[in-house]
Amino acid sequence: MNSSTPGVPLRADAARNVTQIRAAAIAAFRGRGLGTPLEEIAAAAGVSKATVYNRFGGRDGLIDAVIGELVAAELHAIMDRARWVDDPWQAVATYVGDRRDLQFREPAFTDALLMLYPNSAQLVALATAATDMTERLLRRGHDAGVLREDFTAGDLYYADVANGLALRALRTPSREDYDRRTRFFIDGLHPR
Amino acid sequence: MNSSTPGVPLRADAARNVTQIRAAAIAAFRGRGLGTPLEEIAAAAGVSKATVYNRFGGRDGLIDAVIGELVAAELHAIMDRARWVDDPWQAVATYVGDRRDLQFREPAFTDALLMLYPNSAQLVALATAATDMTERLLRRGHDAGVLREDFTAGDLYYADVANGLALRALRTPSREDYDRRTRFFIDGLHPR
DNA sequence: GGATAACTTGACGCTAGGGTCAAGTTGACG
DNA sequence: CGTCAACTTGACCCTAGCGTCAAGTTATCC
Repeated sequence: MNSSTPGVPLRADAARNVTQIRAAAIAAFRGRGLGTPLEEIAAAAGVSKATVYNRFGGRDGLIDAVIGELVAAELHAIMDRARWVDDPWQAVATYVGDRRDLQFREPAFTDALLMLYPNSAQLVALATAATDMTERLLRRGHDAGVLREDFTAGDLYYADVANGLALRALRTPSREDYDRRTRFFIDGLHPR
Repeated sequence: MNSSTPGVPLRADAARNVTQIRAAAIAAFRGRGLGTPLEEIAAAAGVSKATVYNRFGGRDGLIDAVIGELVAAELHAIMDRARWVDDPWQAVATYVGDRRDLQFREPAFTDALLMLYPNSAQLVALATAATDMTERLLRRGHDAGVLREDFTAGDLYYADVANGLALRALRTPSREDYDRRTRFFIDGLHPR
């Protein structure tokens, strides 16, 4: 369990395993979410389950090791994009739409939203950053009077969780259907 | 497994058990959804798990035996109410709002929506009836031009599943928050 | 090329829940 | 009040997944 202790370098075989496990975990998490059985990931990496525990200390450590590559980068890109949109309404619409898009492409994002594995430090940091961003954007929209006044950050969170879970529970909708539903939601955010 | 064979009446003790198991199942399904462990229901009814299998033949049979009392009656009431609303927009709004209300009160409704246990004949019948009703109401709304033209029965289904799953995954929201979110959704259904 | 610390792993124990059955108990009927 | 079919049940097996460890293997360094 010291893939993250640069002071003592790993032995060559162990380093190779770390690489393979990370790759397998990323692929598996992409396809099945952060709850994928560790045994399956181990098998895909060509090692035994125990090695995953040795190298990463369990699911939380493994998530910590790959969450950046999986969603942190994308989510930060989404936040940056929203930050640079001048029009307050467009900023909200872009942000909400981009989050939906990420949900469609990355089931793991929904697990991250749900904080199913809150022992991952990276995940906690991500959640905090995203919540901040959401609150800032909504305040801008409210102040400018372009956003329904009774719409809160909690409402967006709830809607995203709902959408993510449905996406997983149901057979994946066509992109067209999905985008139309996203549009319904965004349209509902205009002031009444 | 013959609680439903009126030709051969049950022995007194068996009949008593059927009653107790039904009651326990209804309470458990109300609280935890249709997936509640049968062992738990058996314990609450004061019988062993095997007796539940003897009397009802497993989860599907048990659901069939109580789904009416759990949600069929309520859902039919909702459909009737919508049928008698003259204004096409109000009919849709009432129907959608009432379904959301039922979801809030009855987690089992979401399981029924998801058809998690499609071997229950009653559940299949319910689903068919509800889908019909939805389609009829939406057509009325579209024809009257009071409902967003691109809103479909599938969209309503997706939204309800999403809402039900979020309701279960997250800590239950206040009634106020919940109703506000329902309002967002309904407001989004007006024509653009 | 040997010593040894680092590393890997098969086999194991644990939990939760589904489902079944032989053996025992009991209600109902003559 | 005895007989027997109806009924109940504890004990069992099965699956899926998590997490651990003693014993064996191997990379590395001298």
